[in-house]
Amino acid sequence: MPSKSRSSGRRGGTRRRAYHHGDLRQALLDAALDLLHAGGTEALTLRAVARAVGVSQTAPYRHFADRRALVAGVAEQAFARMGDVITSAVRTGDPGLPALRRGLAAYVAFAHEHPAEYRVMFGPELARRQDLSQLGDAAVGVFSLLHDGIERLQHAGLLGNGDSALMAITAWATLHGLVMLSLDGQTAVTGRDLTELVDAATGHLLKGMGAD
Amino acid sequence: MPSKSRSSGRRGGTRRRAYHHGDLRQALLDAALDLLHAGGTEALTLRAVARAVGVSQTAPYRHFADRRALVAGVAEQAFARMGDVITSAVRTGDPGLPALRRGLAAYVAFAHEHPAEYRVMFGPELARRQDLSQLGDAAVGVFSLLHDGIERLQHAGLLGNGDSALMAITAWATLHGLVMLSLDGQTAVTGRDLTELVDAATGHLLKGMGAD
DNA sequence: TGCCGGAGTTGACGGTGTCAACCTATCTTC
DNA sequence: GAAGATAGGTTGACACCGTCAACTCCGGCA
Repeated sequence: MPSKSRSSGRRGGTRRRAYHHGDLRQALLDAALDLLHAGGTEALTLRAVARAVGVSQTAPYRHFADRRALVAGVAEQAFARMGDVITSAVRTGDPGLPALRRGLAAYVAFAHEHPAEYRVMFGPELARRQDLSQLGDAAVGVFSLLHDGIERLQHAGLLGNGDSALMAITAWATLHGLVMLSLDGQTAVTGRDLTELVDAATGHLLKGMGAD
Repeated sequence: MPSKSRSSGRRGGTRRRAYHHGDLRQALLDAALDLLHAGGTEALTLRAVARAVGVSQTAPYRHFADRRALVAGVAEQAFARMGDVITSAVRTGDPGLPALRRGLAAYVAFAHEHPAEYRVMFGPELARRQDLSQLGDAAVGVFSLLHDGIERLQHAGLLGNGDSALMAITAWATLHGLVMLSLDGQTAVTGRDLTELVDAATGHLLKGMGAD
């Protein structure tokens, strides 16, 4: 199935409106994203998605095993978009430590600009995702950007020679925690400017990791 | 049914089973905690709680405005317990930096040993809690333990002289992120031993904050 | 004694995820 | 080109949920 690609449709006209709908799977994912933006996770109901697309309430079951699978699909595409944003932020500008900082900032910016999607990506409904291997891969993909970047900086002598995986996990956890506490409205965090917090945190981190 | 009750009831016998139930509010909170342990957040339904206590499904509305308020009550008591655990960990042993490390470790240990409660404390259902001031206070209370501890260490010359609030937030975010990623089963994190991760992270942090 | 109001109940409404049974349009095969 | 086969979609139902309105009950107060 070709699928994916938002705005797919109309390929050549040979099979416009193929089957009954064309590409219901992606249409459902798009509608789900809209609902998510409009009303958060709790508005992301299977029936509402079907309604938005104009199909019956059980039609989604031909493409997703259950509600969780639909949400996982949304999260998976969000991970992909986030990966693109980070990659392009890293590439445009000076390499080395500044590139790492741009990547970290891009991570936080994405989360801050798309809070509902970020919540879905890391929310409890998809936790313990051993049955959702595709989603796991998508998450690992984003993490690898960070891990690989740190290793490159170590080889260039710009970071200390600790366990690179431990460093990457620590950095990820710090950013993730910052984003989550901010999104959840923890008073001590929400009052602050998020970029200021990120700067301070990455400063502490990089110093602790031997970027002198 | 004498209920489970964390040993509340039986006060003097003067008003045993006062009103209709005695202390339905706390009984509901206790039952909610049991359900939470047994089946996670999604098992924590208003009707199931009422059923467990043996009252009608709308009885809880005499004590909680809605489901969210009940969940907030559970989270509030969890914050209090967590605060106690941390405080006692800090107090038993050498003061100074080791005490801070014990406190941080106790935070993670609590989360790791009571994952369902931790999820509720920071879960999305209670996010944006401006209407739940009691809960906000409980969370601030725990954060203050960290913030005050850092300030004391600064005065003792054991930590650098940066903005103590920024330091506390960074440390909190790192631990929170670590816990969350671990609980959510992020493969890069779950494979590791959590205490090893905490040691590495706090090591980087304290070094970055000028604890030489 | 009587009544008042807080505590708890009954019954209902609209919403949800999901299942079983059914229909139908398209693809495959002779 | 007719005949199945089957992926894609529909209908109707079930059990569960949060919440509301209207009620009943019972302890404390006048």
